[in-house]
Amino acid sequence: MKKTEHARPTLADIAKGCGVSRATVSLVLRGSPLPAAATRRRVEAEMKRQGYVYNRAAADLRKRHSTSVALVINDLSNPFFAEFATGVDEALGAAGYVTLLGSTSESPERQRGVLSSLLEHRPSGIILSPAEGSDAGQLQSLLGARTPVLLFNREPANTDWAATGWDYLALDNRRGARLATEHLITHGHRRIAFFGGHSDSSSCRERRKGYAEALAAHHIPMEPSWLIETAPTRLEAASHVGALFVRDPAPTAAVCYNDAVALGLMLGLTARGKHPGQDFAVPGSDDIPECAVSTPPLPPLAPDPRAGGRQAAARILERVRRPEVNPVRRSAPVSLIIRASSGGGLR
Amino acid sequence: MKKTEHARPTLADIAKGCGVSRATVSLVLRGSPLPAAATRRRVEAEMKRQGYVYNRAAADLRKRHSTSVALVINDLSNPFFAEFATGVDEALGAAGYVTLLGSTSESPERQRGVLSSLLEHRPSGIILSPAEGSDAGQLQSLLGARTPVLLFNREPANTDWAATGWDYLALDNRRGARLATEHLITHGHRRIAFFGGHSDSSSCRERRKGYAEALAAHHIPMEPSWLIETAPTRLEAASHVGALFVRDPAPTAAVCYNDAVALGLMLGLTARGKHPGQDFAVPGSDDIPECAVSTPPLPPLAPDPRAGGRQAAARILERVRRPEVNPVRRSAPVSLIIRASSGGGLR
DNA sequence: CTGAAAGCGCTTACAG
DNA sequence: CTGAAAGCGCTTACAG
Repeated sequence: MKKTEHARPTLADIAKGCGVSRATVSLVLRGSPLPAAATRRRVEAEMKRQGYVYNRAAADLRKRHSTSVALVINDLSNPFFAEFATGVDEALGAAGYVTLLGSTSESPERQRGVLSSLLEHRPSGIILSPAEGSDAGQLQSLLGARTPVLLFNREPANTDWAATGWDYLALDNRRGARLATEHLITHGHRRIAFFGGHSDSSSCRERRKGYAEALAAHHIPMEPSWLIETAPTRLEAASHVGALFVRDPAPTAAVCYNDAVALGLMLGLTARGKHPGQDFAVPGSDDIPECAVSTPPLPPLAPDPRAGGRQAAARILERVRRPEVNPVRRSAPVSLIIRASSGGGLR
Repeated sequence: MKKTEHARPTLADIAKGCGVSRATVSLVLRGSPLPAAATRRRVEAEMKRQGYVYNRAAADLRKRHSTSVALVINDLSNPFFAEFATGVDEALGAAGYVTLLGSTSESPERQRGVLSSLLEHRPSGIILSPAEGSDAGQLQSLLGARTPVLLFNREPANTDWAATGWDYLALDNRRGARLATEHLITHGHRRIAFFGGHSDSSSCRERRKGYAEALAAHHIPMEPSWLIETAPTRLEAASHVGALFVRDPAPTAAVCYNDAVALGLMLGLTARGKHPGQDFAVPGSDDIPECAVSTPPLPPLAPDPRAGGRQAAARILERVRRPEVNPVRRSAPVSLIIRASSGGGLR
C-alpha cells in the first residue's frame, strides 16, 4: 500500500482481473486466433476497464527486436531537412515504427554524442545526414555493422561503401542545377551567376558542376566572380545580393544554391528596388512548396525532399525486415542513388 | 553455434570476458565509485574490445523509468513548428533524453493513432500541439493522468485544466498582432487589412483580437471585408492577394497571420508589380529568421518559437524529475502561459 | 484452447 | 569492494 496505489496496469493485472493466464492475454493482445471469442472479449473489456497500455519496450526486449528508427539531420529548421524529415516520419509511422529524432547542427562532435545516445535505444535502422566534415572511419566504428544505415545528402570523405554496406540517398543536385541553368539560357540569358552556398559543401560543388556543364554546353564562358558564396540561409543570401552588381556588366539572372537562398535573393532584389522576374531572373533549386509562387515559375524538375524522405524510410524498413538483403559480410555495396532523371519517379 | 556467431555483446559477455560479475560491470557502467580503479579499467577495456553498447531500453525497464519524451506536432514542414521542434530536441538532447517524433497533419484521427503508438514506448513526458478540432475528453482518456503533458499553441475546446493538470504553452499571438498593427498605425497607415489564416483556428482568432484592439485604441473602424481568409501557407496566401484590391479604396498595409502568409503576400504583391515595403506595407507575425530581411523591418517583438521549444522541454523535464510538482491528484492546475510581454524573457 | 516456466538485458538490494 | 538472486513487463516454446 505504499507505491502500488496507482501503478500502471500490467499484463499480469489484466490476467488476474479476468481469471486467465498472462499467456492468454498476450495472445489476445497480438491478435492471435487461438483464444476463444468469449475469452477475447473478456480480456479486451478488462484492458479497457483498467486503462491498460502495451509496453512495447518490454515486448521488444523479449523479442530482441525494435520498432524505432533513428533520424539524424543537421538542422530541422532548414526547410529542406524539415521536408525530408516529414517524409521519413510519415512513412515510418505508417509502418508502425517510431522516429527517434536527433540533430547535429553540422557539428561532428555533436553528431558523435547524438548518435551514441540514440544507439543506446537500439533503433532498427539509422537514417543519417552526416555533418559537414564527418570522418567516415569514426562513423563506421560508432555505427557498427549490425544496424542498417542510410546516408542522406552527403558522402563523408573516404567512405568505403563496400566495407560499410551503407546505403546512400542523394537528391540529384547536379542535374537540377544544370536544368535550371539551361532554363535560363533558353530564355535568352547569357550572364548568369551562381548564387549562394559554400564551395566546401559537397552539395554546393555538385550544383556548381551542373551549372558549369550547362554553360559549357552552350559555349558560355564562366565568370569566376559570379560564383557568390554565402551561408545557405535566407538572411545571409539577402545580405550578399550586392555582390552581384559590383561589376559592369552585371549578371541578368542567377541559379541559386537552394530555395532559402533564392528567397533571400528575391527579398534582397526587392529591397534594392529591382523586380525579381522582371529585372532579374531567379529560379530556385529544391522543390519546396513556397517556391511554386516565385516569379518566374521554376523549372518543375528539382528533386522533392519529402518524397526522398519516404523513399529513405522505405529502404531502411526493407533492410530491417529482410536482413538477407544486407548480410553481415557482403561483397557488393547496397548503394542506391535516387536520381531525378528516373522519370520523376520520386513523386 | 547457430545464431550466437554475431550476437550483440551484453553485460554478461563483458563480465565473462574479464572475469567479474555482471553487477560489477553495471556499477562501472553507471560511474559508481565502488569498483576498484584497476577493475574499472579492465572492464572498460573489455567493453571497448567487444564493441559493447548499452541497452537503455532494458535498463529503463528495470528501473521503471524512461529517457524519452514524445513530441507531437501538426506539420514539421511548417517553419513555425520546425523551429519549435528544434528547440525541444536541443534541450531534450542536452539533458540526455531522446525525442520521439510524431506528426498529425492536423487530423484528430491521425493524432489518435500517433499518440497511442508513441505511448506504447512509455515516454516520460508528452509535448503536444493538438490538431485542430481535437476533443479534450478523448485526449484526456488517451493520455491518462500518469504522464506529464504540455500542450503547445492551441487549447482544445472545453479543456478542464484543473482536472487534467496539463501545462499549456502559447506564444502570445494576440499581443504580437496588436503590436504589429500599432507599428503600422504609427507609420501613418489607416487602411490596414488582416491577411491570412482561418477564423476557425484559435491562434488566428487570437491574432485578430490583437489587431482589432489596436484599431479600436486608435478609433479606426474595422472593415470586415479586409479580414481575408486563406490557408496558412505561402502558396495559398499568394493566390489570395487579389482579394485585397477588389474594393476602392484598398488597404495600404496588412497584418499577416504568420510568416508563411507574409512571404506569400510579398511574392503575390511582387507578381502584381507592386513593391512590398513601398507600395504596400507588410510586417510579419512570428520571429522566423528569414523575416529579418523583409521590408520594412518587422517590429522586433514577436515570439520566438525555438526558444518556446526549449522552454517546453525544460518544463516537461522539471515535472518528470520532480513528480511532487505534479501529484497524481491535484487541486490547482499547473498551467503556464509564456507571454512575450514578460520582458522578452523567452530569448 | 490455456497454464507454468524460462528468458530478453539490465539493476537492485543483500550477503559476504 | 564483489557475487548470487530476484525482478522489470513482456513472449515463447512446451505441456496439458
